[in-house]
Amino acid sequence: MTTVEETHAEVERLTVRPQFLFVRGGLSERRKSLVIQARRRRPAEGARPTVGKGFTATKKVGNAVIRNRARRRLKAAARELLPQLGVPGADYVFIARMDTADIGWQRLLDDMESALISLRAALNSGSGPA
RNA sequence: CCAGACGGCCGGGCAGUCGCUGGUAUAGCCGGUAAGGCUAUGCUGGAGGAAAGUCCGGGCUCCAUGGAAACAGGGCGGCGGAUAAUGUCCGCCCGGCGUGAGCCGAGGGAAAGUGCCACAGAGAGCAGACCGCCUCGCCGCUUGCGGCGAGGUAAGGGUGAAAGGGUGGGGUAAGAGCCCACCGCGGGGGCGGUAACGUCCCUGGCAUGGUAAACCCCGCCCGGAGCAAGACCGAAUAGGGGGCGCGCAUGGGCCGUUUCCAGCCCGCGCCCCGGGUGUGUCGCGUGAGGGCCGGUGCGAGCCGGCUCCCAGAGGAAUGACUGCACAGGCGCCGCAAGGCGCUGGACAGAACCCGGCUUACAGGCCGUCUGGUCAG
Repeated sequence: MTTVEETHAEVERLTVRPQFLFVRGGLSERRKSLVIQARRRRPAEGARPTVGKGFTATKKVGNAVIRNRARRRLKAAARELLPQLGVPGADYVFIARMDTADIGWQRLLDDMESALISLRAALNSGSGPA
């Protein structure tokens, strides 16, 4: 529980394509309702380590309305979970799947929590960016 | 009340918690007491009727020196009107469908030319005797009828998408626009209408198959590219732009092609400006704008007055979750009114902006009209 307290890091938004491509080269966890990719950044000198987040939904998920809804639900869920479960100094990319827009809200939270915990264990076990 | 036609409108509501983004106010911090930026809090704005497909028409921006004609290419096509403009809309005409309200029409030209029309059929665009019908001759034979031969005939059968005007009568050996009436068609004229067209009269003779979203002919319209347009900031070279001086052609260039007219440019030297990509800023919302009222027009609209400011993101805000009502659907109970449970709210997300078209769409509301039925 003490680790939860100390990982209350600031969260930043990923905005440009190279950041997404960087994260794609890292770790990946897949659940029924979403896929999360994560990769530890090269630490910036002197600055406080932050958590990066980005969201994406491909055309496979559905039309524009479905994609927007899926991305917004991911954003809402990540806003609740990432400050506690995110590893400072790492970037996360949340990818929508077919069920993201329709699945029950609690199930979506459970999937994301489980995936984030797995990723935190993997990132902290020393297997850094390839 | 049932069935139907047309037009218009809505297309989820309210509340709470936590968030996003534009504007604005205040406070704090960073910065050079700057330009400006960041954070917090309050107030306030925040998707659609189709935001969609990107199919038409414009605005706006850049490129092209301006004008005229012809050609090429593309589009449009009854007539009149509306409009910034249209292939849109309104009114009307004509044709077709429907008992009707209404609906549908790519609706100029097929006696300028070319092409195509399979199969079937005797014959398919300078038509055509297969069966049939009729006359004559010869033969058989009981009148009749049958066979063979010569000829006439487009009324009937049959084929076909289409058989060379249609219906009726006269006529004839049988028939035929051969003749006549009406309809259709061509030509001319009168009247009504802005016109498409309607109507009436005279006349001709039957001379005219379909296809022009086939080529084509006729009339009208049309530069190209698009907000990733384009502008600003921006470090070095080149291309490029400007200024000054010198030179200057009979040649060449100036955005679909050609011709004509007018105009401009070309080479060298010096000086100055300037800058590919990316980031940031602008373009970026006061507009052919919305609402209400009045006038005008059959209508699409137009004119006038008052009033409002009403999304501006940029890996892309407008959301997530919860609760309560309310439509709708299904099941059960009940004679019924109704009750209970489950389910459950479509199509779909602005990306420079407007006017249209087309396509998708759960459910609901309003108005006008038509046909039927009942009552009066």
